[in-house]
Parts: sequence; structure tokens; C-alpha cells
Amino acid sequence: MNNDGPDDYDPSEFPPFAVTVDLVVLTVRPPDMEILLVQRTEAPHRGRWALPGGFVGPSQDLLTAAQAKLADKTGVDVDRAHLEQLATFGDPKRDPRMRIVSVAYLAMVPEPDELGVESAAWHPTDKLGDLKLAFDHEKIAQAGIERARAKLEYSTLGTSFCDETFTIVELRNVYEAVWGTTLDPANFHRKALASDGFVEATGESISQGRGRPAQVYRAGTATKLHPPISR
Amino acid sequence: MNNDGPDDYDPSEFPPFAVTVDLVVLTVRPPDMEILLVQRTEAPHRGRWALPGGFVGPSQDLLTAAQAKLADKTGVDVDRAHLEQLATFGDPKRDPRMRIVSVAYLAMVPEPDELGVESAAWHPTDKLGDLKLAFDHEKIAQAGIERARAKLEYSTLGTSFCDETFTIVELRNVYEAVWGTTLDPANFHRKALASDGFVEATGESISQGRGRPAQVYRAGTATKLHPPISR
DNA sequence: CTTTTTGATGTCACTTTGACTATAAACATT
DNA sequence: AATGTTTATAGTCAAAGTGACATCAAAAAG
Repeated sequence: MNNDGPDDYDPSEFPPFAVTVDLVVLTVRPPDMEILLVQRTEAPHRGRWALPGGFVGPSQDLLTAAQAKLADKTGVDVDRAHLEQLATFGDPKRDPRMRIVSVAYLAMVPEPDELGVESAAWHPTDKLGDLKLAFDHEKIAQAGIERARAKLEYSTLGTSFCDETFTIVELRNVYEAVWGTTLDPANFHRKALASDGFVEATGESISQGRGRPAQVYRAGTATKLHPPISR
Repeated sequence: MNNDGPDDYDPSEFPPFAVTVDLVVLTVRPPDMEILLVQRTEAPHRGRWALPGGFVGPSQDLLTAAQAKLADKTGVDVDRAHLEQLATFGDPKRDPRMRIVSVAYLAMVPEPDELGVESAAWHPTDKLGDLKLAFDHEKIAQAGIERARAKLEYSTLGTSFCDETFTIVELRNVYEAVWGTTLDPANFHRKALASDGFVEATGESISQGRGRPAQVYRAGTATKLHPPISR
């Protein structure tokens, strides 16, 4: 029998769940990929680093809740940042206090000038294991990191780590930081320009100190990479 | 401030959420891809077709809940079927009775001999629009279908629609049904065998009526396709 | 025993890839 | 100012992959 909800509103009829959103906010500071963490001020896991997050309001949409948290913790413009649902974690034992189901979101943002909150800080993702994150947050973070890595291959989302305009070298630095590899500069250049709608020339060029100045691009309109850029 | 849960157990302190799992169960009956639906016996949306699903128990893991529902509705062996989390749907208005957050799972199964439940039936996915599914289930179903289509390109999951052993032609029928396209038999054959660990010869061959008998394969150990099979 | 049907292999021009070389355009050093 | 150094971008080429199509193989049907 299909039963998608109780037929009345008696709260005793359904198990007491709480629903939260947790955010995996990633940015790139070459040569590192970094994740936004906040230090817990209360028990349990007081003092430990954790993903930013919080309760979903009684009449609040999940995405809206995630957007609010993102705007809250980073100064990032929510319209420009990429924010997508990642996965939902609901192990009955994941929070010692009560049954909490957490809907995790993945955000990919350019490095903001400053953070909105005292207790928040960026941490290199390759040091995550040392931090002993609160709850099951390391598992969530790893899922986000894996998703980001996979998405760079087949989608144009690499550009969401960049500012509004960027050079091909900056874009390559994103790929190298996220994948933890080095890529052939010439071949990457060729592929980035060949993938239709990936980047769009502005006509400007910028000199970053020594060497030939680089052409400046902005994100194109495509969302998928044809052909993909392989690791 | 990070607050991943209330510090005591007073139910009035957090909003009353219910959590359900809903299943997008897909199979292939060439030339169609089909989805498992159940007919609602109660209000709201009484009589309408809906995704199989139900409440998550107070101390039940999400995946366990999904597996239980899958075993319940189809006779499919849960260990052999592919079951993965799809996405979570939490629009405050998605259920008229109360706030219900639904964690959707995607299952890809071989066509079972018979279904475990009276009210359940397979429906071709290309007719979904006509059915006017209950709640937001059409949106969930479409998300599952899209996920399945994308996964065939880069993963070996096409084989989870097949029985334990299958021919290359049967595997191609899966691709054609899911993508709604036709593929060059010769080129598909070449690619399926070339993708390392995709299929594994059994040494057997089987004659399906007229024509040359086909070699029989089983699923290989790889999970990702290198190179991918493009639409 | 020839025809038809379907599975499997082969061919070939074209494209994409990875490794590498060459050129362009800036700054740094004499 | 001439030369070297550095970094961005363009070009080269062999190897691998792709799509369209032809050919061969092994069964049933007539």
C-alpha cells in the first residue's frame, strides 16, 4: 500500500525527525582546494570543526535554507555562486541527541575577500583527515569533493570557482587544484577554447607581472562540456 | 553560529517534519523504458498513480528503508539490483497534509517475472506526462530518468537492467530504450567489448530463434566506462 | 541448398588526444 | 637598447578513438 503521509495531523503518529541543511562550500586558492568550516561553540563536539548548516524552517524550502546559510557565512553573491543539492544523510546515529536528517548542499564559489562570520575559516581539503570533523561531516565533505571533481570533467562548473572574468591559466589552476594534478598548459588551452560555449573572449588582456599578458574570458552559456576535459 | 540540532529533546522546539523514501524503479522492456507505479488507495490523490514509498522508521536508515520498499514491491533480489540515492524533495507545499521531506532513490532492475503487489504496475516512461502522478512525483520520476540516462554514458550500470547473463544485443537494447535512440549495432559491439571491465565473456552462446547465435556475457567488475559510450 | 536473418568482424576517412616544439609578448638584467 | 627570462598561445605529429559502412559467419526458413 502506498502511504505518503499520515491522514491527520496528530504529531504522535509519525516519528520525530528534525531536518537540517549542511553546506560543503568549496573554493580554490591555488594550488589548494579549500573548504569552509565553522568551529562548534556548543556540545556535542564542542570546539570541533564542522560544516556550516542549520535547521530548515517549518515553511522554508530546502534550497532557500541552503542559500540563506551560504549568504550568511560567506559574503558571496548567491546568484553568482553555484549551489546544488549533494545528498542526504540520515543515519539514525549520526547525531547523538536525536534523529536528524541532513540534506547536504554543494557550493562552488570564487574566493571571497572576507568571510561573514568570525568562527568560519577555509581549510585545505587535503588536510581534512587531520581535523576530525564533528558528526559525519567528513563523510559529507568527501562526497562534496568527489562530486566537484567529477563535475569538472563533464560540466562547465569550473568557471564558478573563478571571478566574473578570468584567464585560461586561472581556469587551469582551478582544474589542477581540484584534481590535485598538473595539466599540460598548451593542451588545456586548446581544449578550453574548443569546448563550445565554455568560455567567451572579452577582448581584454591582462598582464600579471612577468611574461606575456593573458587574454581575459568570461563564462560561456553552455552547462555541459563537449567534448569533456579529462583528468 | 553552528547549530546542528537542539540541545534537548523537547519536540516542541523543532518543527514537525516527516521523512519518507520514494522509489523511482526503472526497468527496460525493449523498446521501452518502464517505471514502477502504485495506485493510491487513499486521499489525497486517491486513485492516482504514484511512486512506491513510505515512511522511514524512527531508527531506520534511509537506504534500509528504500531497500525494504524495493523488495516489497518488486520480487527483485536487493543485492543484485542497483539502488542509489537520487535527490531529496522538500517543498513545504508538496504534500497538502503536513511537511514531508522525501528522500528519493533510484533503482535499476531487470524486468522481474511478476510483481509482489496487486496495485503495482509498469508504465512506459514516455507516457508519464499523461498519467498526472500524485504529489510532485512526476518531477521526482523525471529526475530519476535523467539520472539513468546520464549514468549509462559513463558508468557500467547499463548491465543492471539485464539479467545475470546477457548478449551484447540485449545490452544495446537497454541503451536504445533508455536513450530513446537507435545505435549502430557494429559500433556498439566494438565499444562494449573495448571498454575494459564492462562485460566478461562466459564462453556460452545462445540462439534466440533465427540468425546467428549470440555470445553470452556477464557484467564485468568495472564501475566506470573507459572510454564512455556516447549518445 | 539457397535465401533470409541476425551476430560479429573489418575497413577507412575523419577527429580527438597527448607529448612536444615553436612563436609571441611581456618584464628583468646587463 | 640589446639580450635573456618568463609566461601565454599556436602549431606539429603520431597514436588512439569514432561514425559510416561493407563483409563475413552461423543459424533458421523456404
